[in-house]
Amino acid sequence: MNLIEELRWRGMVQDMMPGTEEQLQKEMTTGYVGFDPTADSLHIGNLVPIMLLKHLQRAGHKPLALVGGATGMVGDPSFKAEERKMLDEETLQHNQRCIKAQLEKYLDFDPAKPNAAEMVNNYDWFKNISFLHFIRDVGKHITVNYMMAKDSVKKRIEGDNGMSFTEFSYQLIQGYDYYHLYNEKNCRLQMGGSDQWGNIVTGTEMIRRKGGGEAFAFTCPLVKKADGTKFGKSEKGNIWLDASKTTPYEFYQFWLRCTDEDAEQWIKTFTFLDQNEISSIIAEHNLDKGKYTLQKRLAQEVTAFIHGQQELELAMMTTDFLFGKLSLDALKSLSDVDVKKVMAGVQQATITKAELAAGIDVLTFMTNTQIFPSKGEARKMLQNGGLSINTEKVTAQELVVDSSFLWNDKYILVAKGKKNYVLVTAE
RNA sequence: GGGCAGGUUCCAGAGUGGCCAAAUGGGGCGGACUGUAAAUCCGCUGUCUUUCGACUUCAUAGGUUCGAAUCCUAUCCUGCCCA
Repeated sequence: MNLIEELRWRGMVQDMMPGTEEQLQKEMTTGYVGFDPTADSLHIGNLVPIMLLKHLQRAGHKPLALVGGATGMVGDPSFKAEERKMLDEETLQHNQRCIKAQLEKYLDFDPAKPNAAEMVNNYDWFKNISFLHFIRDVGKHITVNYMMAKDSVKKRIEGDNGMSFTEFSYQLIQGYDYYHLYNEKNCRLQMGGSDQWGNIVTGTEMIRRKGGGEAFAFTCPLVKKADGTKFGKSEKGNIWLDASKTTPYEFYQFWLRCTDEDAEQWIKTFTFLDQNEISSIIAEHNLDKGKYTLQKRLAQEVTAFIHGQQELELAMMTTDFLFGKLSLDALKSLSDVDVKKVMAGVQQATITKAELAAGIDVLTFMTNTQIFPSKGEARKMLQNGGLSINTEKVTAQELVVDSSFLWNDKYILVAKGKKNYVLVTAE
């Protein structure tokens, strides 16, 4: 199966330039995707481009990961409602380094291989281009009419917030990236989310007009939840690939909690399982949906890919203790070292033993441990029936928490809502 | 530079002197039901606080008034049209 066929059944092809498939059949092709250095870690929204590069490499082609040091300074306006905040250069550089380090974990950069992945940063070629030079040599080839006709731009022009020249020029910058890579790295393919189509086409157009060359591209549909809401956010915000921002347990939970509908699509998009295997998993899932066969497999595959097998196993174990058959009693029977390990992914809090010995009321307990920022909020949660300690629902705000709540002599397990656990350690 | 229309709580969007912490919808959070799903229903949703109440909000700074998101002045920002 060729790359495009593979991506097609996975539902990962939206738009494609004519001839792309033929080009990929013909020879080993270098293709690239850009990553914005908007934060110091990638998040699961970036997982799609990573998967694209991965598939490209598996199909024998050469992936280029472009970190947008230059484009990040400008900000992509495509389909956005308003201009985003500018990051200072120091932050951008820090972000670029972090992202680079992450990408290295997911692609094969072994230089011995002919299709080894490579990393490039567009800041490297933009830093030496002057403004005059750019508008003369690059801007000359693309008309404003052409640029304004893009849907991605129209939205902003017709919107309420306008669009700065800086943002408007974004597509030229991204377009020039492609032109540059076409010349320097013999890059013939650009991939990206469907929101990038406009920018990508500007690139191929530039290659055609400026150099008379031919370059290809395809885009992947943007991942959304079945209910149309944004993908990749949880209550706590973004789901990051960096374990110190989103623990492997939380990461695993994110995938486990998705709906049946989403899981069916996502297992195609975010795992490398083949078509047969996926259909049999779905079939099995449908026999007893309560077993979470589909979500579990999805969560396992993705967590293992991002965090590795060991972290996955710990995350699964944590899940078993908190939600599964293993109860609090089982957790209590673990050694201290094991408790720490198993609970590592769960939100942590501390309290002093002295405070507990004296006994404190629940609300103060919740604020002192910083589980809640204020008593008012803790009270609200309690009144809503959303608060429990050691798996027992707290019903009275007069409840006094003292040393008798400790298990293994140092832990208290607090839950806010059904899904959010906090392990309190007494010191 | 000129004319016009605007800037309201997470978002959309009401409110044009007291009844406004501010309608309604969405989103978020919590609960019931379930499968840690979906749908549905219920509660909460400025901050702090034991229902009382206190404090800070309606672009910013001043002013009028017993009292202002609402009126006045200046400033900043945005859109549209004209130059």
